[in-house]
Amino acid sequence: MENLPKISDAEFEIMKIIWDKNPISTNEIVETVKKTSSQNVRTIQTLISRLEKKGAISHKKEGKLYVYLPLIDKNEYISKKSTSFLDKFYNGAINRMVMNFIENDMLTDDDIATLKNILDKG
Amino acid sequence: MENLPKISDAEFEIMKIIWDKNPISTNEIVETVKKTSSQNVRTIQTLISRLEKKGAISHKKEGKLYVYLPLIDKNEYISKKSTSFLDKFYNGAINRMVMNFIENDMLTDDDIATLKNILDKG
DNA sequence: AAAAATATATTACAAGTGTAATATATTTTT
DNA sequence: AAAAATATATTACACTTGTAATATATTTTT
Repeated sequence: MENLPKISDAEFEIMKIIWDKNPISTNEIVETVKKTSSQNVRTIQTLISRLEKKGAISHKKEGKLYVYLPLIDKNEYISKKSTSFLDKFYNGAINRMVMNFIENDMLTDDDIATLKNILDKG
Repeated sequence: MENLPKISDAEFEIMKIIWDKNPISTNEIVETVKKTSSQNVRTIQTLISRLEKKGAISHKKEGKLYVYLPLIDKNEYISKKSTSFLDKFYNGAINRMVMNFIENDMLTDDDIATLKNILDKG
């Protein structure tokens, strides 16, 4: 697999929307963003353009309007990000991260039960 | 807790060194960095200055030279970063992250065993 | 104390990011 | 077909980041 493009925080919010509903028009993206953010339409359009320029998405004409599609796989992207996050903060070990969460009381009993369950199946 | 300063990737590498050996002189930082990176001394000094300007570290004179000390807590910083990472990529749930790792075969049997062990204690 | 060496401070600069305004092209309405 | 509305493209701008170079201050050597 080719190297994934670097996606900034603001761009990533757009990516999530495109992954979620694909293909999706500019207007739909804008409306979805507006639900949770007050970014200007121009700003949103800029982010979309940058994503396209970076090769993270592409567009085609659907009727008279553009619709966008992701060019990179969500799962692959998130997995790669997770790995580099763990490398940076936990020497690559998710175990350490979980331990850190437990030590800092950041997990409820419920979380722990769920986790055990997941692990038993895995 | 006050808001923690934003620390860039390159700065974070310096932070780790300062957290590790504290107080630490400029030269010691530079030597440590040089072991794993080819950054120029000026670059390293710039990163140190920026960390200080951001309030992440401070210095005092030890003899004739500066030594640096962290002003923010490593554990607190990493925990906060972990939380926002999970928010961004896994809707805040470390469970999802672990599940994702299992589903993508990113964990060895050993990892899983260790994790179970951790959870049993926690 | 001058000169040399070393440490610290100031300035630089291009690429990326968040934020958008202005300009142009296309479609819809009158 | 003009005018108005809407969609898309181009330009802008300050702040951050990675990367240093230049300048100044301080310490050490001669």
